[in-house]
Amino acid sequence: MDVKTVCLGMLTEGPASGYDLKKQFESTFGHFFAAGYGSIYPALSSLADEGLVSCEEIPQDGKPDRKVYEITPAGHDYLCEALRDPCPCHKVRSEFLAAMFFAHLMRPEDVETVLENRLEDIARYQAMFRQFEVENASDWPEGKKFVLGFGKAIASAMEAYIAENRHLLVSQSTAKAANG
Amino acid sequence: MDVKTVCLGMLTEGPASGYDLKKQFESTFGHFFAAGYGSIYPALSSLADEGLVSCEEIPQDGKPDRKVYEITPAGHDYLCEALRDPCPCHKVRSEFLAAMFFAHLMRPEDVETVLENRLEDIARYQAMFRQFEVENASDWPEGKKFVLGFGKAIASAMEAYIAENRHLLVSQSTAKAANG
DNA sequence: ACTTTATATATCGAACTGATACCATGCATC
DNA sequence: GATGCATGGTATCAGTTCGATATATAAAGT
Repeated sequence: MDVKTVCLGMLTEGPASGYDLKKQFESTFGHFFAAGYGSIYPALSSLADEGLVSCEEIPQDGKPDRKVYEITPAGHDYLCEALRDPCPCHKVRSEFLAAMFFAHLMRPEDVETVLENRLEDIARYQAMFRQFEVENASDWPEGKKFVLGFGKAIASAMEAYIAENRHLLVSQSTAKAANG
Repeated sequence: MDVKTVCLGMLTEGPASGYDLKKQFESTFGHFFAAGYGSIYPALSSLADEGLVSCEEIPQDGKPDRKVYEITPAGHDYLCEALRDPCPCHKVRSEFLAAMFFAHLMRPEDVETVLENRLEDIARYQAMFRQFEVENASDWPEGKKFVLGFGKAIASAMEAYIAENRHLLVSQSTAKAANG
């Protein structure tokens, strides 16, 4: 399940441009599958080459043509086949946890800053989740609700864990040596 | 905070080979920062070129030389500077959630399989966490304990969420259309 | 007057992933 | 007795992805 496949999945909800998909990668998918233009545009080109999507170029004055992609029947078949992977992975890449692992090499005030910023980041996600709910979540398919709820549950768990255990990282034992 | 920096951090606990570091990336760091040989060996070469680690080649008969790397004072300074990033990121890349997002395009039995496999994966992580604790967790620095506890908390939250909400994904409404 | 935000496409080097190759020993299995 | 797998070890490579940047226009905010 690469960016290509996720783009194809997004196109099952209707035709869209690369720009439109980017907005989805930032909002609904933001908490579990981010992608930038450098992945999206090549993915769409490649999908078009393989006949999995069709492309309509809509001229615009001054701006580059808006390229609207639509999933084809072949694309739909390909997607359903890709979704049959029995073990789709779930990976975390956390520079935050890597830094905390080495907290004893950091200045206590820097550890505090990192924790505060992480809590703020979590709060931003939580605000986004609440926004989704007030907007339109009741119309959503069950899968979308499940994924949103998953994000909320994990965000709350992270928030609670940090609140309850941050004292471990800034105790008297943490490296005065690095605090020169 | 790239693979290079994390390798440098690992070397603060003592000299090690690329092979040794790989084992750490699979065990202690496995749940939040994975890396393969394709990242580790170039990282160590690069660190050696920059004088941040020194390398001792220990000849072995039949096998390639064992290269043991040791952090230098310059490496220690570099690491402490790298750890001062106030906003280290925490990213999730979940093919699992992407698949569940499109659960309505999947066969109900395939959705079940995916959920079961995810629960098994979580159970494996939990077993690993328990193993760390019985082995040596009491000697660990606070940061290491914090990160282990974080992994445990998030694993439990994921497990509980899936157990409580899986019924949403396999209700009568889920795509009979794809169930040809 | 200046900067940011939004619309829209696209590219590029650096980094990373996952698989594979090479080489030896030992252990289990067929 | 042969085949395959695990362990210990280094290393590369094609394919993906990341993050930043470039280009262009216009509305809207400061």
